[in-house]
Amino acid sequence: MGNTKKKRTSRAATLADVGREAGVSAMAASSVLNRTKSSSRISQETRERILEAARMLNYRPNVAARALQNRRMNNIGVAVMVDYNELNPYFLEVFNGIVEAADKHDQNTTVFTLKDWTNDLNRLIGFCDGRIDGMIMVGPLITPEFEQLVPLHTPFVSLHSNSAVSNVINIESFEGTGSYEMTRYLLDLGHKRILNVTGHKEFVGIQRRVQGHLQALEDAQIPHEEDLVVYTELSIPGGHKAMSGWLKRHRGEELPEAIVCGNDSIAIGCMEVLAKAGIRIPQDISICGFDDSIGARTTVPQLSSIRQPLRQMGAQALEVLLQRINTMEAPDSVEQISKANKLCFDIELVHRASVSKPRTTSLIIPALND
Amino acid sequence: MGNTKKKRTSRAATLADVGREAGVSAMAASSVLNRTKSSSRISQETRERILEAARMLNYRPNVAARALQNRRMNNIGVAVMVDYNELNPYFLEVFNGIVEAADKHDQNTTVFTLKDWTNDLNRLIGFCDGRIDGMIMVGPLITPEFEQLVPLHTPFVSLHSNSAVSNVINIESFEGTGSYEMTRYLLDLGHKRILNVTGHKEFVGIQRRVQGHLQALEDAQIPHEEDLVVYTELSIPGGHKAMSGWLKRHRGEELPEAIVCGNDSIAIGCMEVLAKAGIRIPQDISICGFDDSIGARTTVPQLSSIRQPLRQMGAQALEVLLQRINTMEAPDSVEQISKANKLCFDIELVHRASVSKPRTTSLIIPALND
DNA sequence: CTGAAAGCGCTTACAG
DNA sequence: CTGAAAGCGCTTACAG
Repeated sequence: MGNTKKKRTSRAATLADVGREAGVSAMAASSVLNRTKSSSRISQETRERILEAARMLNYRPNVAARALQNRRMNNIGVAVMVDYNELNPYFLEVFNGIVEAADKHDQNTTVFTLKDWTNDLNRLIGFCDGRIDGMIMVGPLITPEFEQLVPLHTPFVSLHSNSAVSNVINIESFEGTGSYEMTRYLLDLGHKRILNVTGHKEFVGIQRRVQGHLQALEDAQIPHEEDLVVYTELSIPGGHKAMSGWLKRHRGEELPEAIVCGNDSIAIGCMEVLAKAGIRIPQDISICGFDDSIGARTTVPQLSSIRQPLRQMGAQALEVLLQRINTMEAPDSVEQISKANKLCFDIELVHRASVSKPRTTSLIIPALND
Repeated sequence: MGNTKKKRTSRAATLADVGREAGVSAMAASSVLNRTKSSSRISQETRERILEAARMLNYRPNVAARALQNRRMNNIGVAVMVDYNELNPYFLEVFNGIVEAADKHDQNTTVFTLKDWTNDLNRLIGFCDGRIDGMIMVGPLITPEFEQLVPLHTPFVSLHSNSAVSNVINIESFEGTGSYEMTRYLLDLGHKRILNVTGHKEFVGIQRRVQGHLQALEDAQIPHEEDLVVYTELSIPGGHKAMSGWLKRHRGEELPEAIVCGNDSIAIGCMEVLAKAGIRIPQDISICGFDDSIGARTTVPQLSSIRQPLRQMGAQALEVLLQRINTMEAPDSVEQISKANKLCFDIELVHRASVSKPRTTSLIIPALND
């Protein structure tokens, strides 16, 4: 019991240790172990001795020391807002792409979760203290304040940003086109009254989607109808709230024939409410999501959706960021990078069972019991 | 165009800069800005000058330098294996808990994705080079090799590990009890033939779940039946494969009355196959998952499941790891921490619409057309 | 109350 | 081909 206890050797071996062991300087060890260009400068025999010593001591370069010297952490920040305290499937998909690309370039990724883009702005800026070489913002809500605070020494790239900021490259998709085509497709099937349950207006992406939707209606000469576009949070509870609210407001009226949603989570929330109300999908009403995230494939019926290549987009965000990091000194690198890379991705309609031809009989919205 | 171009000021302000600006030493700036205990040693007036200078220069401590000095990165590694190149909902849930707890302690988290626990063992060990202060392994498959390679200077904690390793604290749940209770519940409803589609045998957790399941059958004196426990990957495709394979092998026989699955993803995969085969849930067959991850709530019908408090478990993994990091020097800290903390969590049955009483009529397994 | 010095572990010129 | 020196930005004793 209370005897002498061996202290765990908690100190990792350093270059100096390796050098001592091999009978050379730390510097020599450095040039052998950390494969600088001048690797031929050390004689074969010394080289072997050093490698052997490193193996024996289980040497690993200390990244903090290296980072201090190189001004490079090989670590990329990923900032995301958490709704309802949960990272969502949209983020998971994007993050998959980021991580995959980061691995390829031997970069680490550190996730920073924010409660709120505006209030946590200072926190976000605070992360630019050398721990990361660059930051990817996923779905940020950028305020004018941001532009003044963003530090020059850490490049930022965003995904689905709400607004264009000079010096921040944004990756996005042709959301408007996607929305247009989905609504167009529904109209072609014979649908006439289409409800749009979407995200909050501040997001440029949402504005584009609504725009695309309305344009399709206009082109088909469908008159605009009051309260047929509803704004809510891009989440299951958001869809839930919006759908039940809408049904209550329009009780006793004719049910629309189709619903297009701002994302899959909203669609799932709507589906839950419809199921409870005894309204069948797609027999009574068609519904489609946006993103084609994992959730779209696990609903029954499976959800038609508008696919953004989120994974590729995440990967591209990382690639572009890395280019910026590597060319930090060049003042016009932003424009060059913008020109040389794909920054806006094509979307694609994904057809599943939640959409069919419109019902042929009238259906009056029943009272909800919750 | 080709004129002189201003170089972006890419160097962040240092303590020396702040000191110079305020007319004091870097050291004085350090003690004011980085609130060491001896903060009262600086006069109020100097203090203000320093703070003002720091604000002006937008000073932020450089974490690399600090880490080098403190031997502390304030960064926690999270290692996870990616199946099918995708992070899964189980991980997302655990990660939510880890991130939340990490935020509370001002720690960052860096995700390391592995293709394979065995082959990537060296990579995993390689991450212990000072960039993280400790590592959480999520669902690792630990080989004997691991014990020899794991570095002493970086503490490890695991979640749902396959085997106990001295020096690695493992967080787990009473999975066996959970399985026992779910099967028991099905038996009480009147089910007799229950198919078990679960994960691979190497995982201790899977062994426990199967054990619990079989024990419940034995206690109810249900005779063991051949091929009623099937092992597959813990993923949607895994469930897909296992279910369609099983139905083909047993075509023309009586369909079991219920299915218990190794996790929710497997259950979702099974549901897809059953839906295609025209077998209704829960009228024709009941099914339940394990984990109660997000996926369980987005299926229709919603999936009954066995809830492990994944988020809490993730948070606890971080807390325990942090304790270990903070008490690295004490040789018996592992035992102390193990005693002082909750390491095995209770589970809870979650009842949803995918389970009901067994069907009263015979149902012969049809041919599948895929 | 304040500062000069040394050192964390690495790399990058500069000498030999 | 190899090494001594300086420095990355911070902190921690140690002097005054």
